[in-house]
Amino acid sequence: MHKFQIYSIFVVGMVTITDIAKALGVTPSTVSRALSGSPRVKEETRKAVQQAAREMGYERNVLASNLRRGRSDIVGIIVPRIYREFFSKVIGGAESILNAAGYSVLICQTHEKKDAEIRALRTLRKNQVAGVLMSHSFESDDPAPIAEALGEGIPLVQFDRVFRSLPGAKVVNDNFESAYAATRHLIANGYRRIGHFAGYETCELFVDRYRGYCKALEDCGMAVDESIVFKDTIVRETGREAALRALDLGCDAIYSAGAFSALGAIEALKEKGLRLPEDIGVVGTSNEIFTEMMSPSLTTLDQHAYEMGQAAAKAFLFGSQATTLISMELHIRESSSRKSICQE
Amino acid sequence: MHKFQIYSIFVVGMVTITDIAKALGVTPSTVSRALSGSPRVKEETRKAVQQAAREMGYERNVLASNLRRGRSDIVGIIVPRIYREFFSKVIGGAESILNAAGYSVLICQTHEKKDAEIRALRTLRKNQVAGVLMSHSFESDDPAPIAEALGEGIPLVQFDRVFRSLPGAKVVNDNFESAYAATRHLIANGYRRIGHFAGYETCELFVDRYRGYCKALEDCGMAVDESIVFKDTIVRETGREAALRALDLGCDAIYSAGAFSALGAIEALKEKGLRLPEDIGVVGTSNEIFTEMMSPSLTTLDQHAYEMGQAAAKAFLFGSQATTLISMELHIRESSSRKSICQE
DNA sequence: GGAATTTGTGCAAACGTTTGTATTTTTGTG
DNA sequence: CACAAAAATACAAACGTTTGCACAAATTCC
Repeated sequence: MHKFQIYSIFVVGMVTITDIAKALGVTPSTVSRALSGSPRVKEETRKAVQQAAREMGYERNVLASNLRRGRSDIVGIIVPRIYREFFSKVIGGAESILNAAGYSVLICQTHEKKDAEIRALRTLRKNQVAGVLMSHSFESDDPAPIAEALGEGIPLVQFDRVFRSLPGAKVVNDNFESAYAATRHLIANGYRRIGHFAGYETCELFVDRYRGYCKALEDCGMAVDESIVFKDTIVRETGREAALRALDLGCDAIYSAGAFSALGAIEALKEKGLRLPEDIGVVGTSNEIFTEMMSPSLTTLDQHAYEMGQAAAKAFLFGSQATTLISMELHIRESSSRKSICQE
Repeated sequence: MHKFQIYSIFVVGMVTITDIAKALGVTPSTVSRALSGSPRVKEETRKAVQQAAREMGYERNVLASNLRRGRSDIVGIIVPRIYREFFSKVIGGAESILNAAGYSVLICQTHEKKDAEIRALRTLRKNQVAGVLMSHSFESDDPAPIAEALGEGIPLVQFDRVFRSLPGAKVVNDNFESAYAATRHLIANGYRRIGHFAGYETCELFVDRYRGYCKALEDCGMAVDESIVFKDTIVRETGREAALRALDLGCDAIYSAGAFSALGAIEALKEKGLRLPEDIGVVGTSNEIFTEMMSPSLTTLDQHAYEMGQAAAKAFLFGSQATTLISMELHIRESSSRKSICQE
């Protein structure tokens, strides 16, 4: 004969801790503590509660729990666009870590719009999420509204596109080193007048890539020519236009800070009748799936998106405030593989 | 001098309706009704409450609201993979409608796994979402666990991949008609032995595509040859293998129920030295971005994913129980555009 | 064997909102 | 002006959980 006896397991509606308490002849507080693993209940009681909960089909009402605790077990992830290979892989990486740690993931996309971003932050704050992982939109150039919309008390982890001035953890690629390596690769393949498709100046990662590009040229004794550095050249269409101008300006290679602009460039160059990599070489950044499929396949820097997502999730879990660097990897494909003329 | 006078607007912590009530000398219930648009408050009172709320920086505590109302303003969307162009567009379409209607969207991906799917459904139910839009994973072949995990009381809208036997609204493509049209297109381009890459038999949409393919052949006086119908051929790798077998079996064209399997087929065929569309024609389903970029570009059926998402969201909002049909559109590209021999 | 400590439960007050019912105030009618 | 009806507001009880504090029982200590 046990001390705890279940008197009745029939309950109308959802089973609550109060029902369990009544059934066992204890109080709701004891049930709550037993189920949440508090050390303040006897092991025997915990067992009885757990069994009763199982038998009665209890499920914790997370809404009530959240209200009382003032926070939920949801982590928000804000990205510009979910279908970008890069972001979807980051999300996948973050999910794998967060789910294992008992969190659910709420995904929001901003479509690169500032106001959608603010709305997403507000929604997350109102739902009192446990934390936010975010990569800001291109449109937002000011960290202040972000900090305001998120409010205090919710940890923010920024990844890829970060505002240095916001507090909290950051996870970014080694943009400087990788751009350096990509440019050196072009030089090693004998290209001599290398243009650059740069991104937005408000976005640190693009500035770092630009700097890496400059450093590589300088280290090889080449001068940086600002006339063949094309700003804000990230999407397919601007890539097409810039490629044609680069051609007019005598370029024999392009290092693009984006993948879609590199795609546009290759399309435009092919239409002009140029052969890649013989006549002109192209290297892009961000390893979208199409970079491998297109013809010629595109040499790119792989961002290790999955690892970035994992790193961001871990930074949240451990409450880190540090900046993590994820290295990129150069995938050498057809678009830049000319016989090496200038061996290093 | 107004009737309502704000006595104090200084509050520690978050502002609640009780604070507003105190400030105005009314009760929380009146404030609640005023803010939620109940007709049972005087217009003058409503104005005063709204102004006070604004001035005091009030924000409704959605957790408390959800607990009391027993549901939230979140709609869950469950998809196999967010980075699939198709699903991300569906999500985009659903988002546009749901956000406008005051809902937030919680996205979950199952990675085609049954247990991840069940976990997602449980999480959503526990958070008492207002509804769920879902496209089930390939792995799940039984609707019963889905119904059980979601429980009762949460409306379910299925899209694309649906279980006919589950109650609730469904939004699907006109798979039969479109497969028919795609196959007729190949016939019209002079192809005479057309193989089919079919999907999983547990998934209705693939069965419908198969039936459309058969009907087209029959209508043109061609017999269906089961030896050139390749089951479970949906991913890139199986597409490669099936293409080689199809070739051995004398096929001069393939209608694939997937896009990635069509991609694999084209890769394999090109490696074999075949010319497309001259030697062999290929049509795929699902308009992924790479279908347009590859060489030769792939003729596909565009699923109008965005519209499907919008339709699913509307079905939820209006509480529909009907099945909506979204038509697919044949995008004719290089992979099947042989000079027409047999004009219709 | 009594005092001090530890251990396990109970009590009750939150968390902030919503809502059925009761009560007051206002309006309308003869 | 009295009285009924309607309109506006107040009251109070939820929703289900968590948690500080109090209290009893069991254990330890000298």
